[in-house]
Amino acid sequence: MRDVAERAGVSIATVSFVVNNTKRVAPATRERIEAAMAELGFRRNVVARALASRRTHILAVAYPALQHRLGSTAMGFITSAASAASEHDYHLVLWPVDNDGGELSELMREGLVDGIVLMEVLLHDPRVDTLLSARMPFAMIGRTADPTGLAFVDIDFEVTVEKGLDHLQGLGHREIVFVSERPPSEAFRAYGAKVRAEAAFRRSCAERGLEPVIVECAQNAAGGRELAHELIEARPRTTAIMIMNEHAAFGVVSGLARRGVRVPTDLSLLSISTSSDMGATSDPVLSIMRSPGKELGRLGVELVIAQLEGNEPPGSRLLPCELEPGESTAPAPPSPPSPMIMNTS
Amino acid sequence: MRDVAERAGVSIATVSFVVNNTKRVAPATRERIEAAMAELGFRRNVVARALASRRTHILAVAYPALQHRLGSTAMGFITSAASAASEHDYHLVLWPVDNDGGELSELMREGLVDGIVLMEVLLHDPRVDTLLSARMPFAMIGRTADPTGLAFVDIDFEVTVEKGLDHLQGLGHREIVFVSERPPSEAFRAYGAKVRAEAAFRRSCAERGLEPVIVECAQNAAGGRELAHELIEARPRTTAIMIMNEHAAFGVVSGLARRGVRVPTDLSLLSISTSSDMGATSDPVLSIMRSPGKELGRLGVELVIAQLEGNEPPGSRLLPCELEPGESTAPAPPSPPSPMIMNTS
DNA sequence: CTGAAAGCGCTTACAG
DNA sequence: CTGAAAGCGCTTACAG
Repeated sequence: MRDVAERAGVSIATVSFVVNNTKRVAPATRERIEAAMAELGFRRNVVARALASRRTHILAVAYPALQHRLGSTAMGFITSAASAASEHDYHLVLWPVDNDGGELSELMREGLVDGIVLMEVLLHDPRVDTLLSARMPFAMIGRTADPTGLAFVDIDFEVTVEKGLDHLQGLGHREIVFVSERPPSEAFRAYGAKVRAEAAFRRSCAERGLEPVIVECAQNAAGGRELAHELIEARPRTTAIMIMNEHAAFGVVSGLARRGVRVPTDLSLLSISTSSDMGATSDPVLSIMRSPGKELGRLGVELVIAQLEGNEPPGSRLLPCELEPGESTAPAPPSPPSPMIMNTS
Repeated sequence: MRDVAERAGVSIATVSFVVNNTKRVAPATRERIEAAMAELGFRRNVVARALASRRTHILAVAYPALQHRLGSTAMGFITSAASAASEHDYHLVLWPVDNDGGELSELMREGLVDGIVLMEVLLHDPRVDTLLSARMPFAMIGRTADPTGLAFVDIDFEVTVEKGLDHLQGLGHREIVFVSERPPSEAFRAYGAKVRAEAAFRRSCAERGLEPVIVECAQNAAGGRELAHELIEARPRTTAIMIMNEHAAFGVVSGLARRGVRVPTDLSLLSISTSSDMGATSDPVLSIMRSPGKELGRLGVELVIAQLEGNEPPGSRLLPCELEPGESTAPAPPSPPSPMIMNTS
């Protein structure tokens, strides 16, 4: 910067003003400085800027990588967050950080980051307390039990489940089972997404006069296969499954196939809160409720940046998943005459 | 740090020496300083350290996110790289960076990172030239056409393909097709992994007296399905497939199933350079050659750090994928009497 | 509209 | 074994 100043015949302060566009500078001066910068290939040192301005322009995504694997949905989130950050002149760091808040607290005090995006938020998340008491700006992807006053973006599970049920009911399904994920650890039993989706399913079924059947299975193909077999035994009249368990969906399809139950002819499958990628990897291509991962990533970053720059914050938001019909949902098969139907006819 | 120095009754220089363990300090003094640090909850400011020491202790993973999607294999790589970095007191930044080197060059001159890990390396990768001419320490995951003198870790495709063919031939297969990935763009035609795996297959088949059939398909289930159908028409005597195309493997299985070809009874499928995760998501669970993603991530980071700390570098390495038998490979079905067999019997 | 100067919180020769 | 001091490359009141 000193070189640039010398070459342009000004002080380094003035150079700083044009680099940051932070003060009026005479057009002629500005031009000379810009020319000098171009000739020297100047780029301001972000470390020095960080120390002087007390802003590193680095944001961290805290992800409990050890406790929760990073699926393709979460991945889409992170890359979109990184682009959003970069558009606003911020960098994004990935922090594989423990769930308990202790590690997070140490990292924060190093002064490397200006703000934090929290993923995989639990209903009572110790990391939130850590961040609050350190007065570290942050945004959650997901939300705690009571997120009042906190910045967050999350999936609108109420609307998502509602739309999903509309789709299935519109196809004539009435025996619908919700497949949730078996928590990989005790902590994840209170994982916000899981709890909220199940609650939404329960409520929406009640309103529709449907029986709210909810089952869990492990987060892999074997778990899905097992579940499929159990379901055929225990609830043979089921005609549709709504599943929120990306990694088990394949297993469900193939488990059904092994027992001669065809998707979607005999049974429809709707995978919610997932990525197109994941749906397209299946055969038949899954009908999905697409998780707004890209939007969540962008908004999460923008919520943090707004706090940092003192702009009016965009406000916390809930985004629904959008229906992306695939090949795994179809009209319900004609139901065999049930006792009830015979009574009323 | 000034507070710590005051409380311990020493100069900030001495505090710095114990924080960094960089100079002999009298045990008594050290103890007093450590006590003061604990009481004050001191953590050194990494930004100030970076500016003073001219080392940020930040490493970047440059990933062409726009051109190549981040699958579960690449993800495992990044999380393991992040842990390795963190063990060595480094941070890891994810840089979704363009393939052409221009963006990389700008980011480097900001002075944020000490070193770079390059992923998805092309045979003639412009980013390598950028890094070399900037004298930026880096390591490649993968390698250019001639990686002499460069730091890299890569999969040993020769050994991997060899082992894979051993497995299949050991099961009696002789009509083996290699399924490669259709490059998403022209640049990726010279993607190191693809080119090397195909070459290894060709060479190894020649040695074994097998016909080296190589086909390509798009990187998704639809591509795999399509390919399965074509294969049944064009090469009905195929009894085994070796595939290096994670996202298409499912499609191949289901495409075969639709035509009544069962895996592995009628046809074996071995997916190479992939993750257990990916294999387990399929049904049948795929037999795979597991990509050493975790080891590559760790080694890549350590190669960069060794350069930075001036240690004897670990040396570039090639790691083979390991066979992880699943349910998708089985003995070759008894071949129908072919003209050749009849002649020789 | 521009500049001189203090300061961000450390590290690191250098001196003692 | 310890300390005083310069300096890392910027930003930012403050003065003019």
